[in-house]
Amino acid sequence: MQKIISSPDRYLHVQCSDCPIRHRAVCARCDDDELQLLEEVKFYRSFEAGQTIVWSGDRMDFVASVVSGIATLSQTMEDGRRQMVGLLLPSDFVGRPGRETAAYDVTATTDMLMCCFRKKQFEDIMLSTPHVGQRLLEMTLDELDAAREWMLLLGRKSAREKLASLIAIIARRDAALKLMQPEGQVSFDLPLSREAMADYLGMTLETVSRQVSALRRDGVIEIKGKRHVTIPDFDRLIEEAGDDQDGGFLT
Amino acid sequence: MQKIISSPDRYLHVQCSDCPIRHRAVCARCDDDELQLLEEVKFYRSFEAGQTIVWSGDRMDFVASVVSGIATLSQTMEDGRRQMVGLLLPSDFVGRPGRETAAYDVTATTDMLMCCFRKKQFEDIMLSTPHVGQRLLEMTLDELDAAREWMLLLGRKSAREKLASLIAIIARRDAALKLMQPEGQVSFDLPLSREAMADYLGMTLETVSRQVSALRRDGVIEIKGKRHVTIPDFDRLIEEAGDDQDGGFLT
DNA sequence: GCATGCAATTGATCTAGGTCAAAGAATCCA
DNA sequence: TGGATTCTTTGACCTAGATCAATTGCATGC
Repeated sequence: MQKIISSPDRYLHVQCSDCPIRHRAVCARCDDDELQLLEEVKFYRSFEAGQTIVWSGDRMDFVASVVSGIATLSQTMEDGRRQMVGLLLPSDFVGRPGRETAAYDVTATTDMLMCCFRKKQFEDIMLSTPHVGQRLLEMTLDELDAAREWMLLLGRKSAREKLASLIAIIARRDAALKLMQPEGQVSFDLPLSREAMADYLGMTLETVSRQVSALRRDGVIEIKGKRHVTIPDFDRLIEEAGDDQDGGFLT
Repeated sequence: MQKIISSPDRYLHVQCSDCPIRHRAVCARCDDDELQLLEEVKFYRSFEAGQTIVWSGDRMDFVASVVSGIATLSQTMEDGRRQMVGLLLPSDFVGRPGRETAAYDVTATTDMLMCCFRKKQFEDIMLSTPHVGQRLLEMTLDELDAAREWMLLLGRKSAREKLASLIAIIARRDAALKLMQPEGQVSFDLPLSREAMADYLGMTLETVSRQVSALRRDGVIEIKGKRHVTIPDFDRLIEEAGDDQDGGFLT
């Protein structure tokens, strides 16, 4: 059985009986019977780091919630230029009810566990419980907001602002998983390689590396090893990111 | 009464009794009674060129379909940097059922007429007719695909490819409205100023102008006056745009 | 006809970020 | 313990596109 948990971000979360994490709720308004229905048809799949989960254009016959690990959504041009268009962190939902095929490559960047539902079964549940569909619409609108905020980043921000924005987003998501607000000093591991960050930010890995160094030199972030980041002052970081509103819809 | 018309693009269109254009169907699967319901609550609003329809963060208590004219969705940073995140052409739908406020500035770039529904009433119709909600989910997924394809453009394409992509998209939309496929020679008016294009493409108006000149010099496009474009060979244009798949979800 | 005003073009520079190349670090095996 | 591999940093240079600054070309009104 699942249990609904309120959280400080705009999502409700659902605790599955045997998933260690809280999923962003697809079914925050479901009653116990409906939750039971989802429980019964769910199954788990695991993927290895580096493995491509689906290729753009492939049939994708399941939808899923990330239990652990990180995956990326990306598009690639024939000549190899790549742009990440989304990041899947624990609790995120993937899949497109009503769509036959995947629109992007989905690639595991770490080992992953996903809590899956057969698409057909999930769609049936959507039909019989309209608020699941509504919730999905809301989630899709959130993703759309995130994508459009990212368009502002890609089109108009400087390399330094881009880096600061990415770090802020990861910090926020990390805090949200712990049901906290990011404030004052924050600490976490970067889930992405420099190359993956570059693909996300529309720049080269060298520029990413230089900007990481610059932000460290200027005391905006502290780095231990390659991936562990400490943010001494979250507000300072937000300022560097150039965001007008502190909230932000970015995933 | 509205009448459903099939079209060559992926959308079904609905012809309202007294709108001269076909709306992208919000209700392609509605029966006559349901269509009647929408007919009864619809109303019209017009806006002047340059007028801001809603500001980001404002209450927006209606949803609408564009009848005539063009509007843009954009985000602006405090220092004035602006990024367009969407383009509203005749037949497009605007609005966010289930959301209180607008997420972006919506600005009319020409005089406009919109066919509106009070949000509350529209939401009620969504509740009583689930497939309206489903259709809306599909449309939102389309918009998400478009936004993500645009992310690839903003992050990874050269100025020339960006320009070619934008022209191709406008040509496709223009053809779709006429229920045609863009093929061979195509001709239409650019609905945007050089500055608006620049805001859409994440570059400066000077660079837009230079690339327009370059594409003309190279025979990819022909220009009469400032705005009228003829594309002698649509496939050539697509090639210049660097798109791997010819389809494209872009709005 | 001639001023006024705006959108668009074009030219001359400048620079942020890309490209190419060479070292470090960290991790993994054997 | 010592390659081998992979990720990251740093440096030197270059270029696409930004910036700054004139024009040019149309409209509009007088």
